[in-house]
Amino acid sequence: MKIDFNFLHDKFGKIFEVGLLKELADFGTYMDVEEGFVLMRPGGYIRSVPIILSGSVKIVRSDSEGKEALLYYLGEKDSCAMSLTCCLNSRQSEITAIADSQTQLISVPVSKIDEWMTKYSSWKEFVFMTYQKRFDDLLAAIDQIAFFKLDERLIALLKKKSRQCACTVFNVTHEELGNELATSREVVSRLLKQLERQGRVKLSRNKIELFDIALK
Amino acid sequence: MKIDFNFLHDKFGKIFEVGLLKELADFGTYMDVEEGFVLMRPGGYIRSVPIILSGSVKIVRSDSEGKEALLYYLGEKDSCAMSLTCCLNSRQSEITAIADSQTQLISVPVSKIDEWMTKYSSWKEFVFMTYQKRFDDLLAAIDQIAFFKLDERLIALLKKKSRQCACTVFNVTHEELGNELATSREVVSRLLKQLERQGRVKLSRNKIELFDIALK
DNA sequence: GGAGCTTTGTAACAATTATCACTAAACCAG
DNA sequence: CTGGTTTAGTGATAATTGTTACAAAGCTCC
Repeated sequence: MKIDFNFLHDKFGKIFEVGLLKELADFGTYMDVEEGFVLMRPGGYIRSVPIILSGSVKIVRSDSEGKEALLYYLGEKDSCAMSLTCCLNSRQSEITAIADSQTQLISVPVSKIDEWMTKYSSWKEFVFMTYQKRFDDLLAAIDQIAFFKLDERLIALLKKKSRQCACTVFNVTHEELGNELATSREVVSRLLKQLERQGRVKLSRNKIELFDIALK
Repeated sequence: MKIDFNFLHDKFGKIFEVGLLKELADFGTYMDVEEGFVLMRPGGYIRSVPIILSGSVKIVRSDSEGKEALLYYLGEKDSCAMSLTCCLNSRQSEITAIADSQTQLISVPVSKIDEWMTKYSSWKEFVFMTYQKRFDDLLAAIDQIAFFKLDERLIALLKKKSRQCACTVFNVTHEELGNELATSREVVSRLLKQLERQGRVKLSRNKIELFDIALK
């Protein structure tokens, strides 16, 4: 589907030059996907780089036995470094990307990534900024896993989720939280119950409400 | 100190074009540092990007209380993505880089990084390959921390070290291993003793010899 | 060769996390 | 409304990792 230039201009006018915006409109593919839609899975070949317009995408690392660990979220105007490296080297994906809510995005074909890099300095900067941001995200993920105990990691994850949806109530199962923390559902249930007893959250089926755990 | 062009040509002739090699010789600074030399520490400003000629450099993440976690090693012809992002954004370092053995390297000033990227396609490719490699390294580090138990992580670390020095005997203290695994010395001692009882390693003060734990 | 430092060994115990086995709610579909 | 399915709660127990507290062995340097 063709993307409206004015729409792009509103969104990216400040970071991309006009020529690039035109090419984005011409060569990018607009996509609108449901929550839960799998944009990328390990082993899949990647032929395009996504740029998120709205919504959010969850990037997850999985091991061979199905255990998972949340790496980071992509939000508005973000792009994925993994797809960049994969595209530029025609390698397979090593991560899973899932729409975390209704998400709109532009899909940019591989061939343009490199071409635009020499053509538009704003694109080159965007690519490098993407690398840097994801690098920081990965370091933050490592910090969490390596230096914090599960209760703290759970709280950090709840905060991250509330920031992501910009609200204090959101839908999530204990199972999902367990996956993202690379632990079991039971452990998450127990820790959440503890938080509820401390009056820091309110639990319902498929839903968690945060109290003192601030949005930040 | 001025770098000999022929030396560079021998080492990088296959990946860098001649013009770039000349500039490298002209603008790069040669350094030869002892094992243990700290090339970079958190909070430090980074004004140059290193390219390793020989030896190896350990990249470590530290938390606020001095706990550490090994991220990856840099070896011959490697460069550091962290310094790239930092340089290109004049940000502070968020990691520690320590020479893991006697190490020779070229230090490339910030200003050239960007300049060469548009000027030499081989440099651009080098920069992107660096990002990709470090990205992979970080993912591998996350896998280790998130999905494996300490005994397996210890074995993996020993393997990595033996690969790094290309030998089966190397000098290291339990304390250092503990740091790199973000755990305590005692735990490492215990696990190592277990491996020794299984006949998989031989322990001495400051030294570990690997048996069935193959070099790979 | 002895004092002092660094490194290692280890027992005992504590804390954290994982797993198993059920029960009970909440929700959904016919 | 009912039976099936998904989600959550929880006790019991095991496994793993962390901590404390010493003792001893190896090295360095007078």
